[in-house]
Amino acid sequence: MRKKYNPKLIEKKWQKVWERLKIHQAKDFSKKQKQYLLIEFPYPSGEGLHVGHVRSYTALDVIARKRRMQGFNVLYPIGWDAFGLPTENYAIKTGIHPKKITQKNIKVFKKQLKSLGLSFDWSREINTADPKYYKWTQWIFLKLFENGLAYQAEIPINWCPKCKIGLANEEVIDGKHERCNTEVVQKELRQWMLKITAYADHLIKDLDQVDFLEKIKTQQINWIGRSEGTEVKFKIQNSKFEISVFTTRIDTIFGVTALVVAPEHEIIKNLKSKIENFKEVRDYIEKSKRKSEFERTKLEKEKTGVPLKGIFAINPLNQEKIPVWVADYVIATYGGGAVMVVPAHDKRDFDFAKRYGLEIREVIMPKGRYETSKSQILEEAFTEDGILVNSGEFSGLTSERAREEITKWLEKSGFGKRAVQYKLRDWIFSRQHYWGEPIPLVFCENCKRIVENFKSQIPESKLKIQNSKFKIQNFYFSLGEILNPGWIAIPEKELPVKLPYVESYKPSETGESPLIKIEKWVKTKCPKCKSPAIRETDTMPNWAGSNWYYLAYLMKGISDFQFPISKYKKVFKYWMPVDWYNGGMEHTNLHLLYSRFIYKFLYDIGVVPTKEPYQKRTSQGIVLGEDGRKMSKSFGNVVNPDEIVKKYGADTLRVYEMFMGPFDETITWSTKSMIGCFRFLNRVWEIFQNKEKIGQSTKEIKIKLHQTIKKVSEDIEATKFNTAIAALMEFINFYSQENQKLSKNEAGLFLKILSVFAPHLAEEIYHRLFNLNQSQSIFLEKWPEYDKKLIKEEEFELVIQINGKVRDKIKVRIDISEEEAKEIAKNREKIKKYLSGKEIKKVIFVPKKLINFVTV
RNA sequence: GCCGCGGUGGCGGAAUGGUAUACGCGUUGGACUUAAAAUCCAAUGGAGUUUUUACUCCGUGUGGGUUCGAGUCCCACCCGCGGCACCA
Repeated sequence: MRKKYNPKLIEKKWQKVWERLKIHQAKDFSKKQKQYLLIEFPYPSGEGLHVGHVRSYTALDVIARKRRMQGFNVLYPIGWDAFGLPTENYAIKTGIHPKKITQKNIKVFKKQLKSLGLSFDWSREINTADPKYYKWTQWIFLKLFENGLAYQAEIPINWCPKCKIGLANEEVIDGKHERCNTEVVQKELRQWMLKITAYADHLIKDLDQVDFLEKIKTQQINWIGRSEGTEVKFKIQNSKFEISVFTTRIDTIFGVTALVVAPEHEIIKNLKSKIENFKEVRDYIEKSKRKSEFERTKLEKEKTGVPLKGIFAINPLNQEKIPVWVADYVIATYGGGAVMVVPAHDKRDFDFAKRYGLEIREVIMPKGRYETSKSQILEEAFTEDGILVNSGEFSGLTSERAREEITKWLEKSGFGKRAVQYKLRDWIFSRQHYWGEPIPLVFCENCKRIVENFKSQIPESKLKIQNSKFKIQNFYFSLGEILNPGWIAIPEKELPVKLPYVESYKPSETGESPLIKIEKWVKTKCPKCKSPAIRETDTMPNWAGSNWYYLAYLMKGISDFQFPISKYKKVFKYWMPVDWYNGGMEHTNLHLLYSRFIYKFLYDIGVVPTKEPYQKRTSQGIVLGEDGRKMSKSFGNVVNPDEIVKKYGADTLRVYEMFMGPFDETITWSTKSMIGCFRFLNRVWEIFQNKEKIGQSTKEIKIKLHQTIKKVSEDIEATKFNTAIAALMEFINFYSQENQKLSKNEAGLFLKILSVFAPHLAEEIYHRLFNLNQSQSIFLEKWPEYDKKLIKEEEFELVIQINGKVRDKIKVRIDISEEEAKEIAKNREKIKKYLSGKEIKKVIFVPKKLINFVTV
């Protein structure tokens, strides 16, 4: 009696068998070739698993299953990125402890993931909010601190007034906090910063060594935003001060008709007494401070500014006296917070000059016009390269030459130098929140005094050497402790600094972390000098734990996160780098860059064996709701994977997610289309239940089978999962035809290539076909190789064209010569008709493809 | 504004410069059924010629170009998506 395909009856069963057989567990130091596959571990939100997760995880599950069958020692791990704001917000709302919420959410996620038959190695499950785990997150911070890469700054930061939290640039989208959509304002706060900018060049350069999607590389490069140019010093008339300006167009320096500084620029304070209109200037600065970053950038067209009356800068090239302005379109944190205004050759400067009546002086001419040497009044800025005019001794040079020459001149005369600027800023690493890793530092007044008394004796140069130690009064201070006087690291053996229990998770109104309210925890002893000290109450951002989690999976396999780090060097060496990392495009500028930075640092201090953590990076496209909008509770268009699994089975969901469209493109969910995949699996089930379909196979179907093996194998490697599935469907369509049979072994080959997409179904049929017992599995079999000889075809359909238009087709031998093809083609009735009375001017013959007669 | 990607049937999408629309969905017709669902079979880009067998023309965002031949290459433009955005 045949039974209908019922995924419910088979999926749970095989999941248990696989777990018992431990076929998904990786073996450290196995002699097999290693293959480390990684997906972005989920944040266990209350929303549960999203079909977007499924797309990413299934894709690498396909790879993982295929690699195991190809004989690799595969590591495909999973864990939880458990710290995060939504959990904390939910805790505030409900009064339930974030830890409990997280545990509950993890349980749901785990059940959902397991129901999909994903071949994760659950024995290495990790959780970033586990003290054993975040002990190491803290350790990495301490290493950065020790090496002078963590520092404190009182800086204007993006501040979300609703969440009462400082934000990284990366968390601000369109001037709004990405999580809660509240308009962000500027606020000065003491923050821990990480010097990611020290790695800017490496982060660009080492992209050469890795295999990332091209668009990911470009996006990272643009984000880092390196530009080469010249730094020029403009002396202030009758003053010891000078303004340093960065420009990529030093060739235009003879066209400078003003300098503009950012409102935060120190020159304003320094020259306060000399600025004749100081009140006006102060008012302008106050006003621009009140504007949010959003307003400042939104009102792009309306550039405002105020002159610093009585202040003049001297152009070092021609000694010209030029006015100085303050304007909030100049960014304080880039290029020294000052720009030279060249209205004739920069669009923004042109607008600014028009508005305030500054002189527009042409110093670069387009080549064509230079030759006719006609000067003309500029209607708009000419921003391209050209030939220099009105530029003293540099007139007549090309822009490119002039940049070289003028920079040389400046270097010689001490007025400037070659310089590189980055858009990338240092990473704000403090959060004023509860649900994160405590920053493992204390503040000690006594140590502060000791360090400050001593600091002046240390030569500048020594403060730049990473990992330096300084002995003062029998205490050793690390570079970080010298650079940040009073801040003392918690020793490694005292880690982790555990998150204490709190009653209220609400941030204080001042913006400080809720931890500040726990006096018992805050007040402590300095681990160095044993004087009273205060703990840092800021916690780390949610990216901290995800910076290194791919190493945590490896540590988990060795020992349960015990110190010291030397325990793990061997296992890092075996597994790293990650061979293939798949995740969302939205993490390209944040997580991907941050984790590369941290990994590079770990490489520099000798912890990890390679410069880059990820050898290959791909991205899946977003899955939109059925209505074409982003899936969201508020639109009511969320597809719940549980319901799909319940109704159609995990295999259908998996196959559909791979089939729905090109893997890296955004795609709209369609339940109707998904049913097509369900039908396909049903057809597979039915056909393999039919004993009459097993038998002597024809050459035709053998060829088709091996072509399918080839196509599926190749398409998987190219992440063209959609066409791989199409090929599987085509094969089944062919096999469904009357008189088509397969031998048992051939049927097995098909099941193997299907098994990576629909593991449960394939396993079930495979077992029935070969009468296997439960210690055997299709996944312990070898991935099929296609038969090269077999798929060499003997015949092909010759296309006959007249002037490039298809007029006839005929089957011929594969090795037919041009002459033979010509004869055959010419004698076809249809072709005769077209050729009669016409002269053949040319014949084009493409072997295995076509013949084309040209008559015109 | 800058950078990147894309525009193909009613829909999702296939196509190393060589048969455009594979595969799937939908639709229509048929088989099975008391009926429906499910399943199976067939047709399915548009317009036209023809009693039929058949045949012709037009078709990959728009306009040009290169080529025996262009969805694919080149130029210009339009539209959509993603990222960055006063970065000097």
